[in-house]
Amino acid sequence: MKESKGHDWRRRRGYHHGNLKEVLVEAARQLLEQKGTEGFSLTEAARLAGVSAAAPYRHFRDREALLSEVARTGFERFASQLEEAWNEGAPSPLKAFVNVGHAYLAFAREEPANYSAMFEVGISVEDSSELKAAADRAFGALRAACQMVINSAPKTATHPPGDLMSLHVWSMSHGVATLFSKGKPGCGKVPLSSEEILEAGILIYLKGLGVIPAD
Amino acid sequence: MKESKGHDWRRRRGYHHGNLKEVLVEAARQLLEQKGTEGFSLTEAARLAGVSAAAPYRHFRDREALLSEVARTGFERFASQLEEAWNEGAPSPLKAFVNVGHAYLAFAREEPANYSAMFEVGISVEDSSELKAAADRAFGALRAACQMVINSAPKTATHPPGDLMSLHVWSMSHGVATLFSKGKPGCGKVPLSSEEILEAGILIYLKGLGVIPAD
DNA sequence: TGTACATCAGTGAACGCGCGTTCACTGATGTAC
DNA sequence: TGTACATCAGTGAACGCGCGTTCACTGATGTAC
Repeated sequence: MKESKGHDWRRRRGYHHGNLKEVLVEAARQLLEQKGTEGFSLTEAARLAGVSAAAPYRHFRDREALLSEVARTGFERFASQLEEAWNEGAPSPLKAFVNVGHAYLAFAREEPANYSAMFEVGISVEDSSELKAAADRAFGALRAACQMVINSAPKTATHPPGDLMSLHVWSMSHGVATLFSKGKPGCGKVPLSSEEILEAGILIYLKGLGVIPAD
Repeated sequence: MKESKGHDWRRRRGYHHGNLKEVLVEAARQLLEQKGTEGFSLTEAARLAGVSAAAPYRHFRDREALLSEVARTGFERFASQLEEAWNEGAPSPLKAFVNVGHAYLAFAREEPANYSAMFEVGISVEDSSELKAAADRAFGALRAACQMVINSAPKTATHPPGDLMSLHVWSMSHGVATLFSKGKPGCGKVPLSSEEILEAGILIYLKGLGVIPAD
């Protein structure tokens, strides 16, 4: 009873610290969020996790490997959330598509640390095949949604390759997310939320494709 | 004759180093381009400019002030190039508009250091009113172009506020520029240039607005 | 169940480094008379 | 034109700092018998 705290801790986390790897990734995310890309340091991440500055080297080759892992897990979550929002195109491809857009912005807003680790930090996707796989999964979700929207369109519409459409949607989403989310430069004067901006833009784009009627 | 080099140097640059301020800004740009946001240091910029590490403090309050000046001059050049491309809407608003898009991407590609100093480095536009003014000038050019394109459209078209349209165009341009320019992650597999992607996207968007006919 | 050993995930001290910034200084330049 | 002085834009040495990384180490955990 008197050592229950120590016991629980050991039980939950296994021997030694236990899940230090995950704790470090989470700590890195937190620092990235607070201090931005530049302020991040391995030493401080270790401090935040409650271990010595040398401990991370049991789990990561170096500083960049930690950041890469943050990006990878970020892409995994991103992909999951996009897939969930898409929901196989239910209730309707168009409805689901708008949901994907919202999910995109929600992720960028709620996990800015992940988002910037994924896109802004100078980590090449080529560095790790696992990172690349995670990124591909996220883009694949977006692409599948685009393709289905195209396929569900009336035949009169011009059908661009789904690839191209997904690049456009991705670009606009990324642009809106980075330019207008959460106190970015020049966003003060805009009286619209990023969701409103993106949704309006996507709808105009879809009209241009002919997949929804010009009103 | 024998001291001509020294003389020329002094003549061109005035007393002392002369235009150290501008040289430092240029050096910073170069470093930013080579090493990215993270690798940049004031000390190294001074070294590259050929002066001591203390010299920059005669011209800039601190490190951030230098970066801010890089961003400001970047916005000025950016604005100039957008305005030039727009060319008052000649030869036709649509043609000119496409030119603006190309100018946007050209700037991002040819001056990546400037571009990232302007958008990616964590410098708030609010920090300096001059920075803000320069940024506003650039956005203003884009906005004016959008407004004129809208005005030149057939009356049948829905007319969104020019503000909204410029946000969309800006977002898509920024997204394309940062995602697909020059060796960015995930761009390898795309067989299209960023210009092609952006132009196609903008055309579809304009069709959606009804300012050009759906083909 | 108990013991011997291997492995594993931590520690803490140390390193060399480059950074941002300050300081007193100095020599070149500009200015008043 | 010449001289005296103020200003200005550099220098170079120094500072304290936190960083990434390494190393020999140690104590907890897992495993074989």
